[in-house]
Amino acid sequence: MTIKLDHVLADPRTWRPTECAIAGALEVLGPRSSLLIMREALLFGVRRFDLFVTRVGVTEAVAAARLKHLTEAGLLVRQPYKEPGSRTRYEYVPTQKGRDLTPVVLALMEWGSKYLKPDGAPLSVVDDASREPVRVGYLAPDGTERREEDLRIQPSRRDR
Amino acid sequence: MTIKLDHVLADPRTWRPTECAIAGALEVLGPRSSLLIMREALLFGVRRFDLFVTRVGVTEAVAAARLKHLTEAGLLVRQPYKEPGSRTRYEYVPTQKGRDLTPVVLALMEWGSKYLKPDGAPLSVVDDASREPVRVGYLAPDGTERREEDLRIQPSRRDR
DNA sequence: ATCCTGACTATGGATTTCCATAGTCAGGAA
DNA sequence: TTCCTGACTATGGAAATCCATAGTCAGGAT
Repeated sequence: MTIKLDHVLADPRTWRPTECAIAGALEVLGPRSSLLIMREALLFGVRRFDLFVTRVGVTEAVAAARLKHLTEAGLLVRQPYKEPGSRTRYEYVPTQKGRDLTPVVLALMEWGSKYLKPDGAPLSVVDDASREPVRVGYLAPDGTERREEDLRIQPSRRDR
Repeated sequence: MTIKLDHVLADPRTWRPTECAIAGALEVLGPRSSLLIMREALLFGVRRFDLFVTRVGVTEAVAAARLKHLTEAGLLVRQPYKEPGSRTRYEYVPTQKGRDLTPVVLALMEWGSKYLKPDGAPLSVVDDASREPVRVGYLAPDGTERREEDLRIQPSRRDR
């Protein structure tokens, strides 16, 4: 294994992951279509109901259920908007909580592109200025890169 | 939206994400327990069947199905091992393909810790040397950080 | 007043995921 | 030879997710 473990975590037989943040995240993002909805909202700027339906490739019932769930979970907000000559409609806009899922979505995209699209991924993420490819990685507070071998998982200090 | 879009992608009504790498990744990682199995294997060094069962909190049948699926998908390999005084058994070890999912898992953990654990996450990821917190972010080829506003999504060049 | 459209809601059924419980199977230990 | 243990497999059923199809509903357009 490459990531180091604090000594109290080192033997997995002696403890269990309670209140795991990953399990909690999957509670919200469990259904497959949830992340695909967020993909559309975060990466491609989709806001409207029927575009979610057609682009995610899911039925209206499923899209409605997911959008409602994601809205209740606070990842999207339902905002009224009005195009001239149309009545008021609603669009689904990512909140900060929703936007902060972008690294998850891009990390998934990077992994899928690398391992599931041997002919090359259809889309790539680049630096807007230099057009060089951008990847997901680990960063220290000062913005310098860390590799997986540099990482350690430890219990957070909950005392004081 | 913060990420920029290539002009041919700008209007989501004019195209559809075909062969999406994210959808492909979710095909492999669809069931909730898949990612929890990978969490154990990648972050906590779990290798053995019954530890996956107890730590993920899933039945043996589900664990067996997931381990088989993840093995067939090439994220884990089933390797024989032998402890003295025991017969040969098998353990599940992440492959490179599996290990490359670590950013996804850590990104999910970071998001879950931030938004679902207001009392503070039970575990944190730090730099092994400095013990400073490490976060998931975006990196240019030279290892310098990029923010979301610096990113652009564009079709990959498939010609030539 | 009627039509139309975007945004849903409702119903029924197939499939997947999951749990609980029980059984199997290969060897080392006694 | 029998027991035990770790690693599964089998069965039955509950629940979640999904699809296909059809219906509703609000209001601007005509």
